[in-house]
Amino acid sequence: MARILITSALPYINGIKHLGNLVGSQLPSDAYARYMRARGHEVMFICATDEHGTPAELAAGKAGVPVAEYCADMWQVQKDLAEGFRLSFDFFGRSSSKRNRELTQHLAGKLADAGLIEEVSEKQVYSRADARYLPDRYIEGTCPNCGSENARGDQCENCTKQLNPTDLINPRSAISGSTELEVRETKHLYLRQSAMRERLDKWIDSQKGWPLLTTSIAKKWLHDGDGLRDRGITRDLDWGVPVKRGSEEWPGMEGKVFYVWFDAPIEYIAATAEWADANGQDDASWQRWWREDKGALDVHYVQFMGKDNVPFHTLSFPATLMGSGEPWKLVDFIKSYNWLTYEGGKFSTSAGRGIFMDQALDILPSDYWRWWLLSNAPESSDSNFTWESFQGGVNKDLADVLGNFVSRVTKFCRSKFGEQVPEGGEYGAAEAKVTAEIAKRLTIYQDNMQAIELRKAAADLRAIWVMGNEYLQTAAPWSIYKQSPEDAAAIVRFALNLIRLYGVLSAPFIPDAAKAILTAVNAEGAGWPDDLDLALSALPPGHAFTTPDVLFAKLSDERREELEAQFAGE
RNA sequence: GGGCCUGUAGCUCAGUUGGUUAGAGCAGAGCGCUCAUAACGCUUUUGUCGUAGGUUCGAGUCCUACCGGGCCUACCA
Repeated sequence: MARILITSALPYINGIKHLGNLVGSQLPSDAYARYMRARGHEVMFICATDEHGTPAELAAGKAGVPVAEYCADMWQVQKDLAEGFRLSFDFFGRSSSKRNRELTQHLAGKLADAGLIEEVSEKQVYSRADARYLPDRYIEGTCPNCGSENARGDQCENCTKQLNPTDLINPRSAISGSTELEVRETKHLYLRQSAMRERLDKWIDSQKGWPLLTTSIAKKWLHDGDGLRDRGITRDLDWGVPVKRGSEEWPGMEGKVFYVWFDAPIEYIAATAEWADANGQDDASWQRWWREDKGALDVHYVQFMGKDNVPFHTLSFPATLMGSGEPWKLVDFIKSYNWLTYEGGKFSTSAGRGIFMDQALDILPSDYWRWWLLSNAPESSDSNFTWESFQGGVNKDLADVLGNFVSRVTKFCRSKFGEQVPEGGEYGAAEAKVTAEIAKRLTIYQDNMQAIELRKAAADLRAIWVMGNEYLQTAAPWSIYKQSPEDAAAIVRFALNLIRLYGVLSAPFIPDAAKAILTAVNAEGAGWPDDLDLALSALPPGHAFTTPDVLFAKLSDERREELEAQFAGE
């Protein structure tokens, strides 16, 4: 039994996430967490909302509520949606928590002690109308290069040229449209990542088997141009972790906060402390996951994220932890995902394009989404959501292959033997053959789950479901019954045990259906089939069951067309 | 501009360190079964593995060039 720490990238607070966000971190991390728990490992699975930064302030302003209130509300919304998708976090925290504030300030202090923080004076654009400093991207104007009038301060979207805000002609605030902008001198703290480049480089090199996507992005940042650059870790904002050096004031930094990207990953740790607090546990209970001097040496730590998050998780956050000089647990494996596209285009929060988590749950139960998203996860490249593919996938895999198998077995049994596992006959060569085939495929399934190749694992799981139908077709208990009810009984008994097995194996992907299956066969506590022969005779003759309702109703063509039209976008 | 990834059956993808007749699911065709959500099972068609060269006894797998698709490029998170 191992101890496995799992974190999912923190969803940003400013609204409900779409399915692309979901499949990029939370969903795969949940499947992995569920699998590892099922295998008997001790798991700590952490997520939280990422609440700081300009977009949160603006979203709150738009909603007409104070930002703290806005975040509290949205945290609840996101937490409820996470539960709706059956994301089994041990704790769902908030980056605005007291724990994170203190830990962020603490780590900044340690980094300063280690000489890894530098004060830099720089010029920032201030908008008087908005009464705030504007991030580059919130300044718009005319592109000096191509003349587009909607260029942003960081880049012109029309000609893709990189810009500085001061390059723009007729700059204006993207928030208010105000042209009352001025350049002000302001001081900020920089994390001296450049000083840790070699250490980070060696650390990355020492990692075995990381996805290509992960290491190639990290290497690019480490070696591009002059190499890893220092990074500003403070901002002139109201909403965030106030800049302090440990518990002390930081002279010159009054009124400033840490940059969200500095405090957000720290929340992985802080949220584990929040978990301890919420459960009345002491500090040692969370430190044993995070401090190598306090028991975390044997922890295996896996992070899940979209590819946009990779630089922060491979470089900035490790630099923060390493640089602190304290023995914090560093990540052991980073699983990164590509994008999910929607009908060939981008999911877009701002344009409202695609399917959002709340809408998805209004349409169909979470298992449908979980199955399609995980079995089509963008693991090796971007993948594309289409309603046609979704309909085909869930109807075929869930309704026909799995759902119908459960249905045909339980209904046949009920009509011939009643709602209990029938007695009589014995397993023979056919059952031994199927058991051997399943054992073989189960090993592959387990290997793929272990390696977090979820798309492949889903295919393995499906193949194991198919074996049930193949078996039934060959064994044909409906024919055998006419000559020998005893022999038919053995077949049905074996098939009912297959159903129980499927309930156990399917739980990481479709937890609700898995539970419904196990409840139907009256085997809620069923554990992982470490011994397959044993597992396939776990339900003894006479064991009562109930014939379940249709596990997965099909998505009709009419309904699919309706949904396609509904989500066609504006 | 620079860097990275990618192009394999109609569709979505798998193809270990280069090694005999290139695989899966879906879709299509045929047959079978009738327990079941008209579900299931079996059989089966289709590929110049983006293009052109090169290395090799041998390349989907390595190299080069070109063509197509995508991503990143550090102040959105």
